[in-house]
Amino acid sequence: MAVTMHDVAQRAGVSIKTVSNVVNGYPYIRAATKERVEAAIEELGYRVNMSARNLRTRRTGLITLAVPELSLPYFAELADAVISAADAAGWTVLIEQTSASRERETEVLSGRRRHLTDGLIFSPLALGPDDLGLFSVDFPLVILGERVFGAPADHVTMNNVAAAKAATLHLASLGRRRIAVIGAHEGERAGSAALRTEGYREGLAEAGLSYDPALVREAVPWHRSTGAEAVGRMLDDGVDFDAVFALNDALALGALHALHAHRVDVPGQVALIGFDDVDDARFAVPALSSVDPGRDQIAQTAVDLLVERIGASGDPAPFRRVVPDSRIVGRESTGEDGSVVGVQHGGTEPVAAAPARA
Amino acid sequence: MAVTMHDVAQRAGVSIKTVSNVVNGYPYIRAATKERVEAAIEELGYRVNMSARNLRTRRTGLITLAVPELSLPYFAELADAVISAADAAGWTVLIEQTSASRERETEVLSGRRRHLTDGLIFSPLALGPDDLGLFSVDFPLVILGERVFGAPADHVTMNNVAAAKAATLHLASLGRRRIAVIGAHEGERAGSAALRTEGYREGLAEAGLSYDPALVREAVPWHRSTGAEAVGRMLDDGVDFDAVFALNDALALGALHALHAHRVDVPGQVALIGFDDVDDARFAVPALSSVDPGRDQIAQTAVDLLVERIGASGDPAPFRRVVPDSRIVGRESTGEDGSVVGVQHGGTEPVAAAPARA
DNA sequence: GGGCTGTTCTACAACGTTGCACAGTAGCCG
DNA sequence: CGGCTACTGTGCAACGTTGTAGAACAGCCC
Repeated sequence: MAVTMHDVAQRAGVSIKTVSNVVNGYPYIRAATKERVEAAIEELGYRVNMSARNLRTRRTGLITLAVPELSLPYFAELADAVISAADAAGWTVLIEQTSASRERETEVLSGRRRHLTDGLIFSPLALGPDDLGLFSVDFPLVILGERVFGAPADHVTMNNVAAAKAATLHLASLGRRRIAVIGAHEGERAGSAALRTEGYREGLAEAGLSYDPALVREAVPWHRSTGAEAVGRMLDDGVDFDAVFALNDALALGALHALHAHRVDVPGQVALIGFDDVDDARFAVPALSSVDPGRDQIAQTAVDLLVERIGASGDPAPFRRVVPDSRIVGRESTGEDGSVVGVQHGGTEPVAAAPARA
Repeated sequence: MAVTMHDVAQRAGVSIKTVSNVVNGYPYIRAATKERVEAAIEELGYRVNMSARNLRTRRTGLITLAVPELSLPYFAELADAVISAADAAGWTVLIEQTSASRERETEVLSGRRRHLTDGLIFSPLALGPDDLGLFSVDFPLVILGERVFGAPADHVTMNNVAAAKAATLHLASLGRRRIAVIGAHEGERAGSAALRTEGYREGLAEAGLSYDPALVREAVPWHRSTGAEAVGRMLDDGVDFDAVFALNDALALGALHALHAHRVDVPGQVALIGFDDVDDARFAVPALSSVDPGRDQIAQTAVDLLVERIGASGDPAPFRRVVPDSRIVGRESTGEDGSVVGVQHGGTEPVAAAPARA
């Protein structure tokens, strides 16, 4: 049915292998031959059969990006950036949605789709430090996020503590003294919530403010609805606060909604800053200050690392952890105009050996 | 290196074909044999080599979804829905971002990635009615959106005119008399802008309101920024209006931002409704009324149609156009509480034959 | 008991491509 | 002019799977 190399070879009067050589850019081919083959390809509308090539070369040219959900803007924008970066390097991305469920995240590492692609960029949300063993895999893997540290894989993460601290200090620099944080996850040892809450504490300390448990509010998961509820409850409880640090932008947008509903002026009565700097933040009412964690750099770095691993043949290079620079972007919700008011520098370091584990 | 069927066969003491039969659920296998094979698969950690299977079966189990950009919430949510629907049916989705460029959209229909997948769900934005010829392809194709009508392919689209008319009538029912529309695309014959603007005109007519060109504002492309600008200019121009119909939610959110910046109360002074009902709409400040075009149904239908085409072997079935029901969701921006205030019914009909074209 | 149907398993030959090895030819150096 | 290197092109044998065809055997009906 479909046109194969054989047909092209016949038409161009060369061997099938020569067609293959032309298609693959093998240099030792006479210009005239090359042109004849290319003409035949054009005339017949020949396309390489990827399945056959993949079988032969043991490569698919595909990589998987596993994220919780595309309908969460942060992950949609991350996916956009990863696809673009991969595209520029000649790779195609297959997206897997895990819904942040343990089962689906485990499946991503071992399931039936695993072998479809040459490597995996994985942003886990359900799996955590107790599941380190699952991450010892025999295929190229780049881990994103803050759920898992020390796994035997390259890791691109954020400057969470430093950035959260900077965000808190930013609120303090406006003269706010009762700074609330929403999105805390009580009792969690690892993950963005723990790290950012830690940064919040450090920020308070550095600003000379005391830590008040009444100002630390849970919100699970990090959605607009839970952010709205957290702030709503805080208002209903009669807690006194003049600033809110929302641990991500979805929470912040929900908080904004709740504050508005309660007729609280932002930033007049309450200053607000989020985290992630999603596109929405810029167009919220009022425009939302946020922490830009360096998303594009994260995507680019993840693709670079993964492609490097896929290409590596011999001795496994040591695993690296990369942390891009992050930035505090001040907008109306903290009384500013959209300028960068602070940069936290990242860097690259080797991954510490993971503790042995059964 | 990797475990193959051959290894499993050897270990289980059966032929390689029997392993294949077990893996593929062929029924005539003794229970004991099946168990032995499954045990061997388990012990060796065998996984089917997809490239080999794909080569042999001429199927990849992949479908492509081509959209402009994932960072646009509407498309992110659409992608989410398509991936979920495909997943449930055992298919894997590969996303292609076109950036709404002609070149990339053309490439989607014929480029090097085309043959990687068994079919394509395509939401064009740059290609239009003049490019109908490009859509005569020899692979399963489902078209989404309003750019192209009459192409020889299945088509899932929205109830644009009816829904836009209903949205306009909704604003009129609130007693608004100066209803502006933003996002018009002057001179465009096809596409969402033209259809929704048409619905707007129909709505005005039915409400007994006159059409005022000063109330029809361009915005290209449909982004928050252009929506904000359109409303900003209208305010600067001193145009009198008491309601805005934004042709999509991004425009509406931008409009909301601009109205807020100009201290115009929504819905007090100006009522606002968008189109698409993205997640953001619910959490905007104030919550945004919108038209829910039936996104989940669109995604599900698109996948169903495509899978059906892929599976079809013999005579090509006639192409269908499917229009899901759409709904007007009233929220704060039109003084309501989130209830559905209107339904426009869709349906299925055969695609009219495309005009012959060189 | 001959022929039929139903069950269980297997051998063989592809699917379309590329890696490897090698056959030529031509040019160049000493 | 012998031998070396640089080109240019080809044939063969995989890569790992599944479709087709059929062997072998049992049970059943007439």
